[in-house]
Amino acid sequence: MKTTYIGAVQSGDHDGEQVTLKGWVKRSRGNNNLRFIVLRDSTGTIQCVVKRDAVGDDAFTALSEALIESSLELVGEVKVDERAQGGHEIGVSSGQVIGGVNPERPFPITESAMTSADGGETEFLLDHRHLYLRTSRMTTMLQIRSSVFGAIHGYFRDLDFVEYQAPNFVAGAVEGGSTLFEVPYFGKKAYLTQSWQLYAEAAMPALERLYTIAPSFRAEKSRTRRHLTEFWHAEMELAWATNDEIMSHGEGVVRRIAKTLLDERSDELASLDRDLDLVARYADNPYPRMRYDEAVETLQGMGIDIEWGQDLDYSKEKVLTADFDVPHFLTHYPKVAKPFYHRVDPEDDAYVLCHDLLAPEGYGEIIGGGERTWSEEEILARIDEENVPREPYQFYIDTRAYGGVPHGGFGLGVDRVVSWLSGADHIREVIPFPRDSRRVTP
RNA sequence: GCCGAUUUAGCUUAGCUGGUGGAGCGUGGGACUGUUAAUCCCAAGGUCGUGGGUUCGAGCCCCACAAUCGGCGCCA
Repeated sequence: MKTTYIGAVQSGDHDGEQVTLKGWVKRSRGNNNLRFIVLRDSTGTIQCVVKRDAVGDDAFTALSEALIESSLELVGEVKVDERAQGGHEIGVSSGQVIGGVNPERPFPITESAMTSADGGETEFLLDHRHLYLRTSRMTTMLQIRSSVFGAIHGYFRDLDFVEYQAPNFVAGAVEGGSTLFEVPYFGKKAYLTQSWQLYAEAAMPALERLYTIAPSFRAEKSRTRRHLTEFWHAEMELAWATNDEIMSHGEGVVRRIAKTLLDERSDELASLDRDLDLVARYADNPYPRMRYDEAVETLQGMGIDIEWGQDLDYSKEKVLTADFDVPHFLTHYPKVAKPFYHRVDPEDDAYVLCHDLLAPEGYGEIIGGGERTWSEEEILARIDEENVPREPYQFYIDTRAYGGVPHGGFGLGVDRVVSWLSGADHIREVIPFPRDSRRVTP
């Protein structure tokens, strides 16, 4: 294994010491007697100075011929030097190529491919995703992503939620059936899960507080910067909870994520030109709550063509959130716009007790949740009312027959949150191997 | 599914009113003892997405198809 990381060297932890560095060539330039190799590892980059006099002819030739992304092991002294980026460089005394690169097949991700992408994603970069991952932009995104996942786990575990796993092969839909991925299953049909929710509700009477982070699959032919067919879904379910209490947790976990990124990934966010003041605003301020009716009135006041009872599509969301400086909850949607598992508002049965959390800056919906229809009579009535077949949901109905209690939960689109908080142009930028309706490779 | 756009070297692209396709990066060769996306000189690398059509002549005009990108519906 290796014991010295470039980040530590650049931090000044090894000044004057003899170190062994292991990494990959990011850039290389020089002449017949002197060569500058910018070495990269997972923690940073550093300039390594190779002199023919110091390492001998054979090593000098081998190191000089190492193309971009060759892996090297270099031994040398750490020197403080203002001429080097980062303020430190390595005076190489010996070194070798560990894994070379064939000049006939040089590393395909060139400077031109990177700069023209400019945050967007070209077909070429998507086709070479396995190699694009090691560029600084993708590495940074993956580090930010890791902190987001960690923050979600931290939020729920601090509150004694139990992490709980649902199956990924399922027999029925949560959302509309048209977006299910069908898979052959020993002569029968199965589907890839769209949500952990129905199976979480089965465990709710056992665990009371539960959460997960798991992939969900939706066969939507959506071609937008907010959609993937396979996305990471953070979901929670809480017994005895009201819509307001569920929203408080939604706000809590999103603010925790923003705070964690400021604590752990400020440098990475800054390297992506993300405005840290914006992220701080999302961490420090409460998220207002607005009823659906108020949103519709606001939109109508702006001259937008919308009728009561319509769901709010992205074009409406975009207009509505344009003036928001923090995420806003939208609550109490009309019953006709939502599926059967949303609980009808006892105070007015035209509405359901639900909420969406809309992120600002045009990123749109990041959370959907609410109270569940919890009594057996009501769930049967709602299923029949929407002409949903009872049979695939019998296990779900059963859970209401034995001591049903008020409860609720939400689902958070983790990739969408990463995309929003990192300021990405496209959700594809924040997941290592994005899947959409036209791409399952590499 | 609908709407719009794009397709020229490994990558990124220029290409005029239709008249023998240029460049940068990368790769190979050469020069240079402190470079910062090093610089300078040289070389190789193209059936211009595919198939038709118009024309004396098509990268450019027309038709079809394909792939890709962007947007929308749907949603997290």
